[in-house]
Amino acid sequence: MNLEEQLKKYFDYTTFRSGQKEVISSILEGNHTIAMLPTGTGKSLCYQLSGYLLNGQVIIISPLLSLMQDQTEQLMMNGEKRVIALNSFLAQRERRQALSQLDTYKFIFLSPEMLKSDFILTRLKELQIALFVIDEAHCISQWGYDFRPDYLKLGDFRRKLGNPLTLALTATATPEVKKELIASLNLIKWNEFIYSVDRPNITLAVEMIDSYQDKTERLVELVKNLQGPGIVYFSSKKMAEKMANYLKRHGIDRVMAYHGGMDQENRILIQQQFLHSQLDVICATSAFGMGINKENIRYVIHFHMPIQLESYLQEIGRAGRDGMKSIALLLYSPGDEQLPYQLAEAELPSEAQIDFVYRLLEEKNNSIHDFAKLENELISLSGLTEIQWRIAADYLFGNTAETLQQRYIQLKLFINERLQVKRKKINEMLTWTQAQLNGCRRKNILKYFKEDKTIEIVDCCDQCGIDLSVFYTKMKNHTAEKSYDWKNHLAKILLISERGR
DNA sequence: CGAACCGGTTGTAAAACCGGTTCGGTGCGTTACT
Repeated sequence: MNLEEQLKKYFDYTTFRSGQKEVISSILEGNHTIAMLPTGTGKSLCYQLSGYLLNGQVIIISPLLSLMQDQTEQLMMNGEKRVIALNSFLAQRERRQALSQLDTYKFIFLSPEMLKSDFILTRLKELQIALFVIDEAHCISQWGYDFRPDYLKLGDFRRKLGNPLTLALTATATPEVKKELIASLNLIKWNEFIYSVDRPNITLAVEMIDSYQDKTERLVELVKNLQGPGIVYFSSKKMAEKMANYLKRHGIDRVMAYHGGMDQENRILIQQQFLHSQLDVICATSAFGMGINKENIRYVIHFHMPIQLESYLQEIGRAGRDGMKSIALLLYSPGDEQLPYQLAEAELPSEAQIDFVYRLLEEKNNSIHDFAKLENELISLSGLTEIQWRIAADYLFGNTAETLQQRYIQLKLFINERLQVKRKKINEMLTWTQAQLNGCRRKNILKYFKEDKTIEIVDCCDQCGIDLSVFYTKMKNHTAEKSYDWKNHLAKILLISERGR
């Protein structure tokens, strides 16, 4: 089969981007495939074109509702109507309708949580699944253990679906992520296509700053001088908002905060404004990023240190997708690592809380009649958050061990292990930040990802020596991109769907 | 660690000050359905 012809036929492109053809060929030959392609190389085309060339349905597991929405829209823009996102956005009637005619769709998007439902799983089982896709597959190891446990159950779900042909897609190519991915999906034999995590056009720099006050002033200075647009990352919602206001008071107008505590409407608005160049700076938490396809981000500043080098790499990787010169700047003050340490501990249930829950369960051991009532009681009395409770409940009720005591001990072991892993990751981030490894930052970060630095790079990092003014702009361009042309945009959509596939 | 908040103190009225405590980041689902 000539893949270029098919590409032309279905998407009207003439050439593949790096990696796409190899991945698609591997799938079409019937191999489970792991593809770790750099950001912005068109990962979704890998499953879209494969889907067209295979018989049956493509199931795509996606971590965010907004991401599903983007991808379904993208497919529809390309003239594909047989696409559905099975999620909580659907009204009851729509949902029932969709589920009763699942086989009429080609592309079905789902969250991992949806697969928990036996009903959904049964319906999916009735299909001829051509391809099972895990998009943003690094979520398995980044979120599976203590945030969204259903990510770790993807292997089970996959087995229940009869181990269909599988494609895992991500841009975070660490050996560890890969290992955990393979283990949790129960892959035995697979092809992998793995590209370097290095982004040569992004200069890496860390600035040591004595105090928080100095850091605040330095941030204003940087944002005033650096060529935008840019993202500033914070580890607290309050700080992100506070600094967005502070920047506004200091003459930077087109800046907004973005974090998970804001309502959906505002989040979409701000994201759209940033994408269409109506904002220069976003003061964000880690909520901002996944699915952001903006080519010309010129800098990413970290006001706080991320919790691990994987997150750091993902966040700075949002800069310079157009291949042009960009900079990642981390501002470090002594003691900054305390915040990530605190976050790591707060995420997991404490020993005291677990003991408390255990004792209460033991007392009631033989008198559990109303589980929902008991659950509410346990949550409110122990003071566990929703996430903490889910971790605990997963072990205390969903575990195969015989006795409650065994499950309680396993839970404690698990939490200790997770804490140690998290602390270790923070330490590695810290060591890199403080340059205790000495020498080139790029070399050191690549070493962490088990890669060698093979090429010499101009303006590589602060350790190699850089001139920050290269990234400054003398003439700030404050004119917005001409207001977005929705009319034209719509005409294009209509034209494409008319042309048909 | 730093920020925000709370309660008590001060010394007679209100606001400033102190010390102690708490908190901090990511998102799906939520019924019942063929």
